[in-house]
Amino acid sequence: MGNASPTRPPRLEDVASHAGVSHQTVSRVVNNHPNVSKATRERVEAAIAELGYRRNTAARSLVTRRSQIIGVLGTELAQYGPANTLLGVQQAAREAGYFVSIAALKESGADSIADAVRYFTDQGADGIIVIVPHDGTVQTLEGLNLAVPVVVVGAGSHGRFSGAMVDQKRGARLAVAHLISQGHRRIGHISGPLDWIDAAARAEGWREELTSARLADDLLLEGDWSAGSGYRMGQRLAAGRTATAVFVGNDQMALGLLRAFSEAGVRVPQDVSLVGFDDQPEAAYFTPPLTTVRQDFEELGRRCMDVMRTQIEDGAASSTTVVDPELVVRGSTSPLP
Amino acid sequence: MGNASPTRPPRLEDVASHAGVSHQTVSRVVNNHPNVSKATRERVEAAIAELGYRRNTAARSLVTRRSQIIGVLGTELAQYGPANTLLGVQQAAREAGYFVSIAALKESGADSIADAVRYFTDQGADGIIVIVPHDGTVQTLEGLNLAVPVVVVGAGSHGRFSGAMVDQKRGARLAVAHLISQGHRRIGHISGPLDWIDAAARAEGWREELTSARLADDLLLEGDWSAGSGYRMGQRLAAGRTATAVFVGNDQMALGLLRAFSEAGVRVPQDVSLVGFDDQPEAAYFTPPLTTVRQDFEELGRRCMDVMRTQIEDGAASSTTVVDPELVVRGSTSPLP
DNA sequence: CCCGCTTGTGTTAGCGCTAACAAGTTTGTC
DNA sequence: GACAAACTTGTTAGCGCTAACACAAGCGGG
Repeated sequence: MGNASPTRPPRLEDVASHAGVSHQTVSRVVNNHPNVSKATRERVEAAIAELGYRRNTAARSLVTRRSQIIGVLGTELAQYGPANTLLGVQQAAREAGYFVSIAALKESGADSIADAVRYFTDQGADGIIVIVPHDGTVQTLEGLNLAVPVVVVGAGSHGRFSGAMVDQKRGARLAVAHLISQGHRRIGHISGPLDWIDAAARAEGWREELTSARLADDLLLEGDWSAGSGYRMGQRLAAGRTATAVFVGNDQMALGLLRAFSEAGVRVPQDVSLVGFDDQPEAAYFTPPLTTVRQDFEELGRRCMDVMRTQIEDGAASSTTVVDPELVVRGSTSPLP
Repeated sequence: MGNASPTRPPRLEDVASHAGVSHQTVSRVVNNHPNVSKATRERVEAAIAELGYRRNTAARSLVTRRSQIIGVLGTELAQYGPANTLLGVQQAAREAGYFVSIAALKESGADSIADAVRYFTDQGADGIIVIVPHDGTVQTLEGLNLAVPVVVVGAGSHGRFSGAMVDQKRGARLAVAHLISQGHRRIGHISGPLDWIDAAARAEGWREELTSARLADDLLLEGDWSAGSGYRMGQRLAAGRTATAVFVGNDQMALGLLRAFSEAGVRVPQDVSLVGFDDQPEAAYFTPPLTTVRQDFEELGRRCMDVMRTQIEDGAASSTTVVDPELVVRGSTSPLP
């Protein structure tokens, strides 16, 4: 039964002679070409099953000039958002018969992006997905003169590049509108680094919603996404005691704020209401549970792959896909008395 | 200058004729073979630079039967530990000229592991790294009759498979010893699911340390790693009020415990001391900051790649590499009055 | 009954590279 | 200065696959 021989794996030719046909006919069966008679097809399929034939990817790539590999490069690939986006990409890729190769960047400089891109082109990647949600990313990529489709996560379509994004501005407005509806009039914002596309979009959404309600938009502090920076900003806010509500750029910074407020004796939500962004699984277990804006990163990743496939397989033009965020109300916000 | 022609990329032959040598000589230069004269080498290198030659991975793989691809398969690849291990693997791989292909598993069943393994062998992967820290994983892999080296993360060396692990038992004993040194005598443990290798090892370390100090080891609750399960266990502990200290299987469950204790009016560390495991970046910003056991996952990932390379490149036998954990003391533990 | 058309199958070439061998050119040794 | 041992370079074959073409067989219409 089980043939545990240490010989080479079977190739087309082996299957062919086993089934009494030419190797090309086997190739046709394997690739689902229409012009194969039913009888032949069945005979070949039986031979394939019996020998345990699997086609050789390298040989196939060599002649088709397609590797079925999608490269995903990104900074912070271990963070909640990027990691789950990657998972979504992987899932959609595998279902569609693609492989996913990864490159993690220590920093988002042009050189390190160029290195990673070259790494993928060396591998013969059919497409590249970029998760470097930084301002200069698109320009850097434009300078690279790439021959394969590119999808930039967190950006809209830019010329030859496709984009896939969660509607950050919309999410921010949902958060701020929620606070306004609870009677808050003085609403601060702790943003991420403003040279990040998402951070800037969220800050803009915050500002727009405040402006349209004729409220002041002067309470903006810039963090760096980390819990530590949230902690430091929280200390400053607690000392100032100006805002009754804060929209925080992500859940981790919100955690830092909670810690700083707790130390300073500022109660959440009684004294200050807080809204985060992302909805990481832990957010529901903060003290108090965090009201936040959910981003469906896996869906974002799957959409990336959809866009990528239409470009690779149908030669479609670049496009943008947008995923809607959702407000999740928990215990860190309450109506102003 | 910039040749923006839409032609095929240059191949060995093009470089060869440009440099006035045979394609084989170019191949020798590219592969750093010793027997090439300095003059020839320089001429060829100039031609390579001028034409922007890059060797074709598919052609090379076809003839060498090496893809330079390492497949990493895992469940929970977006979680802090696995994600950072993956990053470590990626970093070491890229430095060594390997590519990293990923497959995320929804569940850890034998079928889904077999699928992922086949996905990688179809791709021609030179080695497979498995991050499925589950009891049955090794047995499942043993049934697969693999032709390439395998490194199992979180397990010791098992027959043909190498292992790479953080010394979980040692970490657990560090945590418990710390609590004992602070005068605690009644020390509970919230474990992960006990059919996980790491969870079982941590529980065993907890038990060993207690036993060697002649303390009771009867307060063990089994969680599922999530903050939610920590929350539920915390509610039970708070109701019971039996332990003065708890060693929690990971930081996320510790977060859930903190939340449950906060709701029940149990103060940390005044009433109960808490130690976590992992040291995720957020742990320093919990309320209170969490004393925990740090695991260096990136280092673990790099070690995986080291082991993998000695097997692939030197044909070495399987081996195990162990990374030491480290206790990080913060505010969630205090001496018993 | 021969033409064109479709359908099924086989033959040949070549993707770009490295391994293995062949051959020419030094160099070293006595 | 002759001969072996090194070093340097070239030639040939083939990795396993698909594209392109060739060719036979079947089928209906004039």
